[in-house]
Amino acid sequence: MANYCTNHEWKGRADCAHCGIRQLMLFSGLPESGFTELLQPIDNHLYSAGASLYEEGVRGQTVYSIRRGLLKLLYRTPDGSQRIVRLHGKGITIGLELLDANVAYHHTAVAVEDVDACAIPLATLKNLQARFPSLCDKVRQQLQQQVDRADQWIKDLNTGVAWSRVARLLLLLRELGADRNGDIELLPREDMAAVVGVTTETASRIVADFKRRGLLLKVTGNTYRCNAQQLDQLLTETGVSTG
Amino acid sequence: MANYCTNHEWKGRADCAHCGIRQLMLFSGLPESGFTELLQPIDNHLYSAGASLYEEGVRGQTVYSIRRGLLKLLYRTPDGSQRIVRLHGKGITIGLELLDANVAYHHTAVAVEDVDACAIPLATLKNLQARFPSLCDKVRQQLQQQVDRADQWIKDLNTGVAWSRVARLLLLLRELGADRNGDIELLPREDMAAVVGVTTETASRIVADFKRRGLLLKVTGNTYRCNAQQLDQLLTETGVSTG
DNA sequence: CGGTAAATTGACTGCTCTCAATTTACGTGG
DNA sequence: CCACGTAAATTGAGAGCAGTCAATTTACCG
Repeated sequence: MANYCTNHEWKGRADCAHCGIRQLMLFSGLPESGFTELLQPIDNHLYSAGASLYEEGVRGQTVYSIRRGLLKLLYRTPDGSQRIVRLHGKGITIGLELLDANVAYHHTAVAVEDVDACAIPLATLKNLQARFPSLCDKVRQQLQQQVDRADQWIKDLNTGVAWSRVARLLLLLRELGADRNGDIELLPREDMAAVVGVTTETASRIVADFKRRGLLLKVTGNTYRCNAQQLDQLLTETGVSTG
Repeated sequence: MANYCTNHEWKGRADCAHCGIRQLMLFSGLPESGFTELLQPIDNHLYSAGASLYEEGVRGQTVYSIRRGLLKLLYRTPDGSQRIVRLHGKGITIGLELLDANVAYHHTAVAVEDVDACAIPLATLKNLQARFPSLCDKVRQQLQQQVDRADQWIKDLNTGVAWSRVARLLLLLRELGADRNGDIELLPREDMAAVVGVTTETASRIVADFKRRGLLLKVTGNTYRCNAQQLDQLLTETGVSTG
């Protein structure tokens, strides 16, 4: 099982007005003046891979806006393993379920690579939302996007035979986390398995097979170049059943 | 494959102010005056089982608030079958993805039993939302609920061996559609299969087995009494694997 | 260079799919 | 009300995919 420590580093007070990726973030579109009189400060945190941002069932008071890195939303299963229901990267705000009164986080959020996130106090969000109705629409868009991703997750990563699910996961990783060369960091096999709903061994066999077939080429360390075109072709050619 | 006709009946102008289940609906909490000067009327429709409310990819202008009945949200697969990603009943509003400018419906929505729904023109919703900021929160809650259901769907209905998925589906049907006796209408096996991601034959075998073991008792026609307690017990006793 | 965790692989079992046949349910016309 | 036709559900047999358990190899860290 993975290590669910909560190691993270405080990176300082966030400077939303000058955020480099502001156009992506929850607060895009708000006038800069909105940030001068915040009830509570927004802090910038760095979570190293394996660190958890929050735990399912905890009555938190913070939502997180992801600036960089990839994290997983998961449920713990009775047998101590995990079921991953979402992967999120830059631009996504998680923990919005807290906007419903008196609820706890619905998932556990764990960084799968180093994550840079802004911790927004719930009170601040509510305050800003009351002052700037346009923020309401931003929140709606965030949730809509998360519904969409959940549905795609079901359709693409939880349908069909195992190898096709893994193939689609690789393509998703390319969308979410590809560097400028289009190369991706492979997830630990245990995580891949928890994404697509198979055993770790099965995930490993499929990845190893993709490597042998040249669909995945090692670049350095855990970085691989994946032949997206060929993967796509495999997925469309083969009438992939529900297997 | 199921029959995707669009047979439905116009039930007349909706009377939101006196809606019997208003407290559940999208417009709960709005002052009655809000409904007197609607730009466009809200109509009440009756969709018979098998009728589709809307189709994936269509640029519609209507969201639907479900008053009664059960419907499925699905994707069509390349081979002509369906992958069901959600079941929704009373109190849910679907089609909210249209609130994002210039998008089409994300799924196909098909009634699995007779459905009574209010067709709300997008313009009306936007208009009311501008006038009553509290509606914004209602929309958020709707979307949050749909995220939650999608995540539960992944965890409960798309994880583990086939029989446990079907068992959980039966329990879900009890929550969504049980009559006052706690009895449920079984879905067609093809639909069950499209929910849990197995073949129709496998779904059928499992249901038949549940019947033989007395976990499902025929009441009348397609109405069955399901022994929820025993199903729960089976699910918790057995360390159900990812199989 | 050892030690530990992760990844891979092997052997075997068992579950689910496939393809096909049968049975059952149900609506229609007689 | 019954015979019939069609669709749905069930069942069977066999093949193949994925799970289980265990061993081995590889990667990584100090």
